[in-house]
Amino acid sequence: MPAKKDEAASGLARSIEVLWGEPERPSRGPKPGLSVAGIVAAAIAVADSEGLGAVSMQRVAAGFGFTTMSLYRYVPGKSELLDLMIDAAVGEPPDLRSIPGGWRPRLAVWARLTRDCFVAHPWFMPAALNRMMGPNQLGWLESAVAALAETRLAGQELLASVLVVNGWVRSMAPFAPDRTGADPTGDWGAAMLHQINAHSDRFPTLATAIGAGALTPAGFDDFEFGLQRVLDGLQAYIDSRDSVS
Amino acid sequence: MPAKKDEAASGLARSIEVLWGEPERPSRGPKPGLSVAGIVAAAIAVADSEGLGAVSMQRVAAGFGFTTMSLYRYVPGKSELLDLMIDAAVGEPPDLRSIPGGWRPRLAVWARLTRDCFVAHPWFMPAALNRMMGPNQLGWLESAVAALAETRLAGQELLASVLVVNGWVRSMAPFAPDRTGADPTGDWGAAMLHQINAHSDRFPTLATAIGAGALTPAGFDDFEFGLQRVLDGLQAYIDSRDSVS
DNA sequence: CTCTACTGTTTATGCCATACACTGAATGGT
DNA sequence: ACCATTCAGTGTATGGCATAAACAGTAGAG
Repeated sequence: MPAKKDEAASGLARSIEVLWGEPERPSRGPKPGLSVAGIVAAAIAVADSEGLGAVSMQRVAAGFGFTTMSLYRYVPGKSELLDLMIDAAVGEPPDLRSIPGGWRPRLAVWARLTRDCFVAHPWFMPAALNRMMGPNQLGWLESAVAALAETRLAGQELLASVLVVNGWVRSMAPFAPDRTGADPTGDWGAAMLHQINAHSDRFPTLATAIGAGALTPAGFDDFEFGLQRVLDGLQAYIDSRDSVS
Repeated sequence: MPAKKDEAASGLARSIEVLWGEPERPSRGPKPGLSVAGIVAAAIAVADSEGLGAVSMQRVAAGFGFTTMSLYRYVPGKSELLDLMIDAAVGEPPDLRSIPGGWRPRLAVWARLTRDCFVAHPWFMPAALNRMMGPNQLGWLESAVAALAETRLAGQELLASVLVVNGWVRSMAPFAPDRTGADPTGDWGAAMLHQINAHSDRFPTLATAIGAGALTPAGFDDFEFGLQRVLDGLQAYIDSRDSVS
């Protein structure tokens, strides 16, 4: 059944072309009334305000007063539009070199900037999962790896270390407050708390921990707590590598 | 615009009912030819073998030789079916109490078991994102938190610590080899490596790190590497808390 | 035995992505 | 200046999807 494989491969090729290919404008024919960048921006706006599920070709095209099919003159399909949305949403990678103090504060800033992206675009995580990284996304990865270049980490250790930090950021993404200040977990957060308490026999430690939440210092910042733990873990390894030399 | 809110709220109520309500079988009428558990298992089988996108009401019902609409006698809708799939896929939470050595080896085992779930059900991560946790999923959380009960962590620190470990597992999920041994990243993994090398001017550190990948010890296990870093970070904090007492 | 709650099916609606064929505009070669 | 080519945007059609609504048959309760 080569059909499916071909289809997947051509889909991949289309993504690569859209993400990495340089646009060549034709010299003939009418002038385009739209642009790829404009379409992507409009799609991002829809996703930001109404969620990823609201992003349909019709919805995006209607924002311009164009027909659905007009978008296909600019983008091969919805999947590729999503690829472009993702890479546009991350934006230009940050330059961390001016941050003093070595790899640790740099990675910390990187983590917070990454979190900012997740906060600004709550649809990002689900959309970017299991998808090819575009130029901007790879640029962010480069930034983080570059921050660790001063250490003796190398090869897969470098990538794995960045992934540890990134993993924490991604973990906290669903809990990050969005711009509206509304409970980002929607309503199910409270519902889960209720179920935990209603079944405290099945979840005794959990129920206790939640009940004890009030005891935690009021200003407790989960994100910073976990970030420092993760950086501590990396630092212990980096220090041990240094002392071995 | 209360319609949307009502809709969301009722959707939440339906999820809660399906996940936490106890099934009451009616005494009248014909005997059911299907069961919720069977439907959920069939849906999981479809998702495991053909991906989450292949899970449609029609596809699942066809597996039984029933019509699409028959499923709606057992499950309120697709969203709730997904809720059930997720909680069934995680399965019964593990009992870590018999594992010697304290919280650290217990959390390590918990992390590996969690990873096993992601490997067995590659659709799990995307599906479970931003969704309510069911009884089994909360049970797993309880297991992990219970493993940390021997420490002096409390309240949000407990949950955040578990989340740090969980974040790492989730980070590695896309890279875990599946049962077929095929490259889990599909084909885009290789494509990304190619782009990194093709644009090594934009991603110098990255290109170097990947090129140096061959220098990394052959048996390097990214998952275990990151897991130990994360546990190191937690341990440092736990030890510091202990010594303060 | 009949009523009624229940099961499974049929049919229909509306949204979605997208293939295909078409109209009309602008440009390069002549 | 002409005209063939190339491109932009549209209209129409197809097939898949979730799911609402109405319906037919079944089996236990009274």
